[in-house]
Amino acid sequence: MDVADKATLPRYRMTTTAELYTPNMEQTLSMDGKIMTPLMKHENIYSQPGIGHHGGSMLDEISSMPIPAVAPDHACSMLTSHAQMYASYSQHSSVMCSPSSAIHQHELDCDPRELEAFAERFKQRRIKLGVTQADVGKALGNLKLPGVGSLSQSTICRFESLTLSHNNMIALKPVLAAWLDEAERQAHAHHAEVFNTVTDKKRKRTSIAAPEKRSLEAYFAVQPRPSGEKIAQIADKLDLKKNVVRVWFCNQRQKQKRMKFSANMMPHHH
DNA sequence: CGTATGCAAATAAGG
DNA sequence: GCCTTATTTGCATAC
Repeated sequence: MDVADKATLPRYRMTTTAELYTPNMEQTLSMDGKIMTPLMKHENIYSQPGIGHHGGSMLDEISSMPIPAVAPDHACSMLTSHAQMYASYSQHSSVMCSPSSAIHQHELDCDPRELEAFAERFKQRRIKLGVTQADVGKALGNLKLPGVGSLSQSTICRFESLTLSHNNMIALKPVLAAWLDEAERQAHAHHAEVFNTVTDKKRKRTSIAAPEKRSLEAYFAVQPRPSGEKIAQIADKLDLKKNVVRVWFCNQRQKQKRMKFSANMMPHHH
């Protein structure tokens, strides 16, 4: 009867048009100039540096950190990331110097080259600390940057391999930089703290089982946009949260739209 | 075991 | 409060 797992705090919010992540900034797909819609979903991907993993576990909890309060943000592009403001770069200090340096700093943040370098450095130092991607993701929640919760191993992995959108990379960079900073500080100080359990939780993802999924598809075939009441009814019947069902229908509509669109212009159709 | 990844939930933002 | 569109993530599971 209520949104039980609605505990997530406002998270980041970069958004706006996706930007391709390419060191060379290729402007693929120019088309007519307005039809880049949900089709070509996945953006960036100029993937992998090198692999090379390592074993090393050891957990260490990073936690609180003074809130930097970096400030000015003159978007070099368009993004409103909050996370971006809570940076605490390795060499703190340069932040509040002068407007020009602040802007300069920001430009660096947006530079694909810099991001790439950071990602690599990050991975290398993470491994040196003997921490896994999963550990990092979990630790981010203990680091108490406003609006920053834990992340999955997947996301950390994607950050390191640059398989996230450019904007997403830019938004996550300061957060990971802050974690790295704190992790190294604590490693050196020999203390692994864990104060606070206020750990902002990571986004949860419901897994809808195959049988339920089949039922939903059947309902969808009959009525792609059920009324709120119908949705509640279906949710009850499948023993799923109403919101889960509502979102499923929304996503299903998006998916259908994508399929229809791509099927339409695929140069194969005959 | 730790890391990639495919598929698709959950969210953000404007209506 | 729900819809759409665009995007960010996470579960599951393959390497």
